[in-house]
Amino acid sequence: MRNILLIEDDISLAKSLSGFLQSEGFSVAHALGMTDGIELFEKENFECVLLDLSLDDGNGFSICSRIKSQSDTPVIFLTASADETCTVMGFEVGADDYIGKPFRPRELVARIKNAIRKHASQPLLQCSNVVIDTSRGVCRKNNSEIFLSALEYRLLVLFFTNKGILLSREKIMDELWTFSGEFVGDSTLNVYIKRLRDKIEDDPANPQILKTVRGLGYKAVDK
Amino acid sequence: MRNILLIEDDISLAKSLSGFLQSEGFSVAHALGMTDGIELFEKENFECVLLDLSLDDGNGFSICSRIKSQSDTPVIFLTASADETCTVMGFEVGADDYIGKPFRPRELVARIKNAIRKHASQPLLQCSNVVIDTSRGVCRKNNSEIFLSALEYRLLVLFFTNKGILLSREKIMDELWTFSGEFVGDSTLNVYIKRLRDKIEDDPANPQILKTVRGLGYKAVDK
DNA sequence: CTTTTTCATTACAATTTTGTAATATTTGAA
DNA sequence: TTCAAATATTACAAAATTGTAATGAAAAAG
Repeated sequence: MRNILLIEDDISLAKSLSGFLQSEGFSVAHALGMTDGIELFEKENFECVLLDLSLDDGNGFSICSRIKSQSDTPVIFLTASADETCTVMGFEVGADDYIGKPFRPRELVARIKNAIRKHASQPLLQCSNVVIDTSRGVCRKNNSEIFLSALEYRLLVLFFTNKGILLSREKIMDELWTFSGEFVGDSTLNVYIKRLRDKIEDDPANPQILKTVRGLGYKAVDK
Repeated sequence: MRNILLIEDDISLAKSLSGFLQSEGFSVAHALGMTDGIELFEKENFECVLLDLSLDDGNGFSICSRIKSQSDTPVIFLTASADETCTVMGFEVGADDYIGKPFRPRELVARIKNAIRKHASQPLLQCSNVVIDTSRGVCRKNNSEIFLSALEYRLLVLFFTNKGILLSREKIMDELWTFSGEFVGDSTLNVYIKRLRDKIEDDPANPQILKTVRGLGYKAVDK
């Protein structure tokens, strides 16, 4: 939790920043440049990315676009060149905040927390070619709408907000079927999984999105 | 649209700011102090609030808390005292951004747009004692869940994301019943309104949330 | 290989949702 | 006040959702 990616080529600055953030309860991964940074980002899961504008092997703007094109993880620019044009540019490529040096540590933490808090939940949940627009409550596959019942919708939202994460049967049942003290049988879930697969999978017999993890539960996976 | 509330006691600064923001396509309402500001806020609907920290009749922090306790409208502090403690404090009372003077106009606009964009995708929609948690797809009244069917849910989400804004019957029908070339009769909407009221209103016969605007449409109102 | 366990699939009845039509009620205008 | 238009309410059938149970298939254990 509270995992942060810091992309910064000034080693001594990076060290002191990491140290400080760790003392504030974050865990920090550090990348020296663009290539490193993107690789790390795509491998691990971060709650926030701190990004230096000028790097040896690329600039922060392109990293930010790249990150934003594949996820909604908050990105904060941390940079010496706090000139206005760069700032505006930063927001244009999707940044969540832009902080000029010198950094004031408590403010930095406040802004990181703010970004993480705001991010807490995205309106668009995506998995492969299936998208849930939670701001309208609709689900689309290849851009054409598919109608989900109330409970199917909730179940899919649950899976998509936990993309890549294994959900035990118990956890799923708890989340979905505990709204009025009602308890439903265990087989109900099997049937709902089947119904969802029939609606969202290209080949429901060979599910590529809703995967079974035998003995443990289910998870939604991308690609 | 793009309606902004500026709470600032320095008249000349307020004038020049308003002018600039208007030239950028925003419409700006100006309040001189806390009392004014809150009154305006509670009467009209704003997409963003710009807030001076020091006002004649109160301080920005308390206004911000007050606003945040009743809505999720983005609040940006605009202030001379950009000292770190104030900044941290600002974020603690729920601010979305904190900008110290001197303002750089294009950056200001970028930050306003950023705040509005982020806000557009909030997971919690609220109207009076009814809350929709779009990150789970559930609706609660006084903290206990009420079960909405798929279409009821969508309709309520539509109303809540347009809180205070009048929605014509036509617009509503377009938004909800145009997912497969199907067209449904006009009276359908009347019935759905009735069903929603029965579920969410304290006294369905005297709706306080879903208001009828005779001849024009419906709107959801707070308070 | 056989058994056991787990999950997938199917079929089914009870319930709910959905859209319509018919009937009231309210509202504003004449 | 009376009338017409708009909205509210009710009742109803068709369709979909929901949960269950029974049956099949696949995977792991023995």
